[in-house]
Amino acid sequence: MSTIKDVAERAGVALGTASRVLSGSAQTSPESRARVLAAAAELNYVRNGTARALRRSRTDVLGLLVSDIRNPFFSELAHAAEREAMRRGYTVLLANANEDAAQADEYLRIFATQRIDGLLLSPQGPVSPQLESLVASRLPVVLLNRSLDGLDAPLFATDNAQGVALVLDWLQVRGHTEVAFIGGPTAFSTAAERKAAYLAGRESHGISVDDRLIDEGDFLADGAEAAMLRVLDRGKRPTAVFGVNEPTTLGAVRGLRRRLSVVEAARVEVISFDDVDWFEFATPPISAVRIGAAEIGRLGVAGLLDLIEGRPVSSRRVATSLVDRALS
Amino acid sequence: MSTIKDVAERAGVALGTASRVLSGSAQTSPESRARVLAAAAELNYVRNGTARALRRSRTDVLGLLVSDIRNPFFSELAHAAEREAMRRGYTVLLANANEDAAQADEYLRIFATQRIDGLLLSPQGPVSPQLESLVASRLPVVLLNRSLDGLDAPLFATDNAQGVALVLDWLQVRGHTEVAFIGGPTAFSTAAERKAAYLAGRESHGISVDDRLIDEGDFLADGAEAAMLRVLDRGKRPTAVFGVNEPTTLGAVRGLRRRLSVVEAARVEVISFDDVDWFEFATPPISAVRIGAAEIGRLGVAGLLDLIEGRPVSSRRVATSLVDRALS
DNA sequence: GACGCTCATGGAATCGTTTCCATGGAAACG
DNA sequence: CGTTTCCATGGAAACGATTCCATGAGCGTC
Repeated sequence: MSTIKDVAERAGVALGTASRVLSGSAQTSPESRARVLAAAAELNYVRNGTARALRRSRTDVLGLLVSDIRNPFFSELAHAAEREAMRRGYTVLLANANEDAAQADEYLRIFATQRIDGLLLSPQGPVSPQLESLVASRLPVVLLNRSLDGLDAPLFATDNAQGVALVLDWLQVRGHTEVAFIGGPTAFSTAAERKAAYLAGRESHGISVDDRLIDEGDFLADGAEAAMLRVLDRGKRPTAVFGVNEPTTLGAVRGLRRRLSVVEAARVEVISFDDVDWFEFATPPISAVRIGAAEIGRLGVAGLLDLIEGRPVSSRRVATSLVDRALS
Repeated sequence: MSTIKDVAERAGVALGTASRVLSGSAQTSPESRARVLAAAAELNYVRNGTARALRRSRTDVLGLLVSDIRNPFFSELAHAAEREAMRRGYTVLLANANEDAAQADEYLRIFATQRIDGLLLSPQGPVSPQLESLVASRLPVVLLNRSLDGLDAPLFATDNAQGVALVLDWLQVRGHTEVAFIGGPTAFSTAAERKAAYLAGRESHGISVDDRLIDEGDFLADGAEAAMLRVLDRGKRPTAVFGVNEPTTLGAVRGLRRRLSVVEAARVEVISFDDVDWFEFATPPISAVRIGAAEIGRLGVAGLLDLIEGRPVSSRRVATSLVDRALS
């Protein structure tokens, strides 16, 4: 593989000149410019990113650590973040914590040795020592989706209160009073915020305040199914169910089907925080709050670049919209 | 941020010795070993990966280029590949072509400057110049899922013929003779193989050979919906539909619902190549061939590392299994 | 007791860039 | 015409690791 030295020799200029042409870092005469570019093309020159990063002590790489890449919310977010970063000349190193704090730490270590220029973090749990040392080394960090106690970084997240308000309005319009709420682990700020907003608003929307209708799982299908079963086993027969993210909704529907007859289950309306394609095929179709995962990804990258380049950054909440699939 | 030189000074040894301890590349005395490790811990030393990569001219990074990270098949594959790579001491740089050849090329360029040690490729289209130059530079490459004319690289893919055989058997057992086949672009080897296997086997499985039942889309929901509508508009009333990947199946179901009454549509059985969770909630539930996306990812990484380390590698097909959700 | 061998270590070269500094020539200005 | 200014360029240092080479200590053997 040819180096910049080869290019310079072939072009008949000094090595420094070739570098200046190829990186565009300083003015060069049209003459040497042309010769260097020609030589580079002939030799099929590809810049060595590792050498460049070493010398400049920056890599133009951003680290993105997500909870679970197989969750559509995160894969869409990652996709959007990647595109935005690329548009701005950065590469994204994507890491998948798989909802596991130990694995998250492992990736943070890799990020550190790879010398990323900034970190987009969707946290798994509390601040780890590994994360602390990254922050201590003055690495720019932004948080996605979930906030994190003890870490003062800009947050780009869903407007949970606004989204829950949409759900409450929908429930009220459709005349539901017996509504089951299947939440997530309140250790996560997302779950906590959604639950708080729901509890605060239910009474004013004519919804029963019976807490036997409230339960929570683990943000995954199995835990949510168990929670749904607990609600039903308390003798409650809700006319609607609110699932607090997509896997939770999936689990809740499984729970309904398991305890109730097909006819009974088909009479329960379901609404979800976080929308996916297949909701239209459920019986009855499931309505949902659509989260702007892509926009969170884009805003996160933009915010991180601002941080890197020393501009002021403030947290942003992204508004949601309602996808109403109710039949009548 | 501290360097290996700082560590060496603090430990009172030469820079070379510190390197030998920290990289474990040569024997060192227990004494200096202990002192270096202690110094490294005290200084919070993190190896500079860019310097290391420059000197060793290898990065321990693998490039993974997928068609669409939002497709569950690829996100599961990517996840598994990443885990396997990490287990073997490599990092994965994930790139998302977004079903776009130009973007794929852009990422191949980035891979080249980042000096990846090997490439896992799920191709978008024909061999591009960019890809050609990577191959010419002797970069180890393995193909995932789709083969590629003109590129001689090991392929790790689904056993399409075996999967289609499962579908044919299922259709026969359930007594279907009028079966609509919604395929994909035959420029992709996956689509071509599945179609060929279906056409070859249908007659012996008692399925009508009327080609008005056959159509194809673009592997995405919208194209498949259009294809489904064309079949119906030719006056065919299939009792079963075979969708050749997940988005295709989704589109086909949409097509059915659009042309037929709810009752009629609910009478059509659907079977899909590639399984996802929500199929259990469709009416009637959708059966599917389950592809071992995770295994393809793992095998791909293992094969690529074999290639990198000079061991012989041969292509592998991964067997599928049937998830039968038929009600009766 | 001399010789040879092993083995840990110090010191220096090296990887491929970017960037600093000095230089020389051309242009600009009085 | 002489002096200053500007600008493109050549050459070399620097980034932070790995690795080669030479050296010297320690040890076993004849």
